[in-house]
Amino acid sequence: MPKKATKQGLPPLDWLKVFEAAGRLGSFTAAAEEFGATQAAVSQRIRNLESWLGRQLFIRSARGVTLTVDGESYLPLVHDTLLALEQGTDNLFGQSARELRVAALPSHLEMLLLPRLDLFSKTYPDLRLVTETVPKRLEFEAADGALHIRYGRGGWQGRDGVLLANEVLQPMTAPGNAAGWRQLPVIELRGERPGWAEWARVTGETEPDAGPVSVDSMAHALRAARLGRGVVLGSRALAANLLQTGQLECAPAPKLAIIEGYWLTWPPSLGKSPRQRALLQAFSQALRQ
Amino acid sequence: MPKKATKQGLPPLDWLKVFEAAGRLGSFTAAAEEFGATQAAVSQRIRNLESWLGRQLFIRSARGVTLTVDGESYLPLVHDTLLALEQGTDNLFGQSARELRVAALPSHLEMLLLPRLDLFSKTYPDLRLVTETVPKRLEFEAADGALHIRYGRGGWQGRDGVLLANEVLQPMTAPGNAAGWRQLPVIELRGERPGWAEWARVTGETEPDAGPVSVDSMAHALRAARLGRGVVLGSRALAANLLQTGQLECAPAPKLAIIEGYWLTWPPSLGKSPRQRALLQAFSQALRQ
DNA sequence: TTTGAGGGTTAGGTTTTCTAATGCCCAAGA
DNA sequence: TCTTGGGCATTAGAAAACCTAACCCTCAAA
Repeated sequence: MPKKATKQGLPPLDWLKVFEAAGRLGSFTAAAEEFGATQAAVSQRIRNLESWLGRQLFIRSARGVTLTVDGESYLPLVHDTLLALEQGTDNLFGQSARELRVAALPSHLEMLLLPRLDLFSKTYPDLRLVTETVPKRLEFEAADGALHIRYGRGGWQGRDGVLLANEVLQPMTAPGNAAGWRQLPVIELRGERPGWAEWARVTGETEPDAGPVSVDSMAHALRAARLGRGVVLGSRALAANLLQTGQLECAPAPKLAIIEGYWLTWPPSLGKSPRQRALLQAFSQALRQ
Repeated sequence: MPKKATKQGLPPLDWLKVFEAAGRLGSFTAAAEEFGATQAAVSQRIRNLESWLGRQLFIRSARGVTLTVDGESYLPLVHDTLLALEQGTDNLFGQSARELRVAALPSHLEMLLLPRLDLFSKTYPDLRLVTETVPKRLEFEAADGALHIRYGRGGWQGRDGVLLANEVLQPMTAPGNAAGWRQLPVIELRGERPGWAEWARVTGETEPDAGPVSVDSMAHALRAARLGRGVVLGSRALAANLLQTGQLECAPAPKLAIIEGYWLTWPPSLGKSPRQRALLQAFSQALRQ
């Protein structure tokens, strides 16, 4: 029985839940199980939805159901919408209401997040901070609902974000060695950041010779420098704490500022309420130190 | 009666419709009217939602209801989500399923859209194209659900989009006058586009003297040039059709390419289904000519 | 003090939805 | 070819959800 034909408004939203599950699973029976209801219930609700919309959403065959073109078109919208609602609801009222999940590479967690937590914890004493280590760049996808701290140029697909700090590279050494840094062996850092060649090109300095140590993570590079292994082209943002506590020292040499930087990003559903905006604001503020 | 306490998942979505209306209108009675139901029904559904969430959403007083902090936090999420669902549903199944609404400034409709429709109409013969003239830049907001053709740098709040063409300015005259354009009076175009001064600065040419005519729209400027009133720093995108049909002619002078351009934008809900993406793709393709 | 607007509460009727049982269809396998 | 079984539709009746009507309460404004 069509409730309204060709009328504006929304269909009964509970039907959409069922449609989403059935479309996603490709089976009424499976959807029924997911709901703890019978297959007949699913069948009826979908029939209702179809007649409300005036369009068939599934093709029924004896071997199962397939989405029609219309169904295929409708599913992503419904899926995304319900997901946003679910995540948003959980963020406000669910378990995660009293915790903040932050995903980042191990070194970022250690060097950007942990040293700067004091200020934030004081403002939000009831909030549990749950960190989630992301071993590889690609696995950020898995921590969808969490905040991310990432290195890059911004503009991540389907996420809002703010720049925490641009990356600034500067020669750094163990304390006491800074003045004579030109005599120290160079610690090479492989990876996405520009190296000594680029530093030399931009600043007009002469490029130091390659040294005996080459690492592939900034954290290791900084540690090597701290241990007196030589001079590293270190990140001011990541080294901030080491510099402050005197474990590292900046060499009297020019800096190289680059377009990449450290970003805090979040799913758009998080930025919707004033309270959550305030929380994000406070958190990014704290991370800027 | 709480269905699930502190459990994940979604509340019965139909309750959210009521919450949204009540929150938006600030009154249970008003929300009930909007639904064609009684105030008691609204009261009960909201009570249900509150107990499902385990949190109060409204403060009841004898003079009416006010959202609590939780309610205030939840409302934007629910509102935006339901709106997206409604618009998306309407785009696929409603009246607007068989039409494409395009909002743009009058001159953009005339000079960018209308001359390029043939190709597109052939691919989508059943689609009604509904244009909506936007008299002033600010009034784009009013045509929320429609496609927009806009001039600018991209990145409009809450809309996806693609660049149709960067703006390229070049001296143009009536046919036959192009060679001797330096002798013609200059038609000044006021507004956001760079003028002759910027053109001269960037290209290294000498800036021509001001002429007797000054207009504030590219459409008028091009028309004046076509009528032989002088030479104009015209937009290649907007003048494309006039140039092709020989009603205008480019002067043998350097072009000025700028960062602004013509964009096609749409609400994110439109880009969700494969079919709609194909449609947008075809449409923007057609507009690129 | 009176009045009226706005909400809450409850009981019971109404509508919607669900379940259980049954039948159909077709693919896969015997 | 025949059998089997998975998957969906359909139906009637039971269950659940929902809504309305009638009532109450409270407060502010007249």
